Amino acid sequence: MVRLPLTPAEVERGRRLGALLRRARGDRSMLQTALAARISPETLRKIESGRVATPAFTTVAAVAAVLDVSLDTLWAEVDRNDAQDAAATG
Amino acid sequence: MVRLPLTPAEVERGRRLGALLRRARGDRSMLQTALAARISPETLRKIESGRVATPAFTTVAAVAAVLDVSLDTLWAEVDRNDAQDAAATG
DNA sequence: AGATATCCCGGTACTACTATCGGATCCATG
DNA sequence: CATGGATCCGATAGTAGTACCGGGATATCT
Repeated sequence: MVRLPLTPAEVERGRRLGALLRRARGDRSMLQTALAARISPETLRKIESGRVATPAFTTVAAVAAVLDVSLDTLWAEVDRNDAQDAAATG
Repeated sequence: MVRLPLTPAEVERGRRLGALLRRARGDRSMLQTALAARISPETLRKIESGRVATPAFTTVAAVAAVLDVSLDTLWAEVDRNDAQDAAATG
């Protein structure tokens, strides 16, 4: 094996990450946000919809900066929920 | 074009990101850090050496969490230096 | 010298991310 | 119904990240 496929947990984290960013965007348009973050609107949409589970650090950081979201808070939310899921599952 | 090659600026950011993580690791071993972050030692080494310019958000977050490094601070350092370079260049 | 531990490197494999294109839906407006 | 803005979707293309393998360099201890 060389590059393990995304685990269900990774996919779940991706969805939560996207949902958090989407919520943080509020009423700002995807286009404006993407342009401000210097990424493609399609990429932002895929991240928000969870279709991209593990986006690049720079991509997330750029979007978070535009939306005034703390990366630490963002990861804490994603990881906290993930830990809860793991605890609930096992 | 479908996936733009890494720009020199991206590569530079990657090197600084790796250098910051490497400094934060201090005297902890790469192996222990990688295991704690649930990633491959090879991946950690490539990130620290800057050979991987834009690692996944989850990967960086996991390493930063193990090393007690703030993602916001980390990105601020990388982005601040990048802005300085851009200002110095252009 | 032999054994161990850590780090470094090139090669390789293959999934995942980023981005463009074309088309579709929904909503508000005229 | 026609127009325009915003979002959503599938298909497509190509670079980049993640991981395993084999080998090598350095330092410490016996």
